[in-house]
Amino acid sequence: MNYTISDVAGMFNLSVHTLRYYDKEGLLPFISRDKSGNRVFTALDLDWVALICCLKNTGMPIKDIKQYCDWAKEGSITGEIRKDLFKKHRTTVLKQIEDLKKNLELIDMKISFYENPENVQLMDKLACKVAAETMFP
Amino acid sequence: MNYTISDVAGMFNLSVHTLRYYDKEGLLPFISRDKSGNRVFTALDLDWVALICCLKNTGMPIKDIKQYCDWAKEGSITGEIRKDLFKKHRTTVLKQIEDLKKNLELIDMKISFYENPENVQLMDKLACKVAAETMFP
DNA sequence: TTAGCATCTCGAGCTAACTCTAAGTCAAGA
DNA sequence: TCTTGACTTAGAGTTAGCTCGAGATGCTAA
Repeated sequence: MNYTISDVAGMFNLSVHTLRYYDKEGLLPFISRDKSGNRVFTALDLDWVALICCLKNTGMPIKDIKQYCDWAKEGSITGEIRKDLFKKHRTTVLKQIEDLKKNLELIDMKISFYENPENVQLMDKLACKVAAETMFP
Repeated sequence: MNYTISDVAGMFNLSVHTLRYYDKEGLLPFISRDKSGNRVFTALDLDWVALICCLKNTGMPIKDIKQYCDWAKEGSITGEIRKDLFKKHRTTVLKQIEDLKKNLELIDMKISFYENPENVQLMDKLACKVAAETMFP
């Protein structure tokens, strides 16, 4: 079963422009074409696109993803270096999760601040609005 | 105890340029100045900067943070709307964490793929390199 | 066969968030 | 007094990642 560029765009919530941009940047170094030059995506290609989206959505810059693609094209000789890349990237993703969890705590504190009517009362009593804003329990 | 712009930049790992940019964009609507016009940050201001960084680092656009700042300046009348903002933002942060966790699973699968020497062998045997890349256990 | 639609390439344009430069002010130390 | 260094503003420049438009091509249904 094959897919057109707009099928794939729909599946991954990307625009066809974006997919063509990724192709141009070398992130899809394998997509074949039909006889009229249109891109043809196979089921296997979808897994690749999923991986590219994974890397992009975890904050890897396009040029680093491109580097990975270039390594992938070279075959097993770059196996170790690619493993290292994923391991390093793994720690950055863990860090992102930790950072988000810390930020979530602050957001939760703000919500509980606003949920206490006394705090909201206090807001206008203080000369500096920001004082009320930053006075956490 | 007061702080200069470069003290604060150091504390939050921002550049002084960025802090001035945030000020210009209305994200620091309260910072006072000394008699020669230099910004003076109080301990309370640091809490505000921390909140701005929290919102920025959880993906809130500058213009939305600006909106929040404008509401904060208006006092208790915008209390409810700000609570809603934090509640909505909370769910987007939870979503981000979930998405990162899903992506982490894929990254872990890639690492275990590379850790199996048979898979790495397989890479060069397949005509299409990407096939080896996307064949997960 | 003709209309309509999806695809293509190439290249320009756009937005967000900085990032930097130039030219100037000010206060403290040698 | 002079120099050094941190601060100021206004505004231009940069980067990443799209996003769009023009003009061409090719299949498909009426």
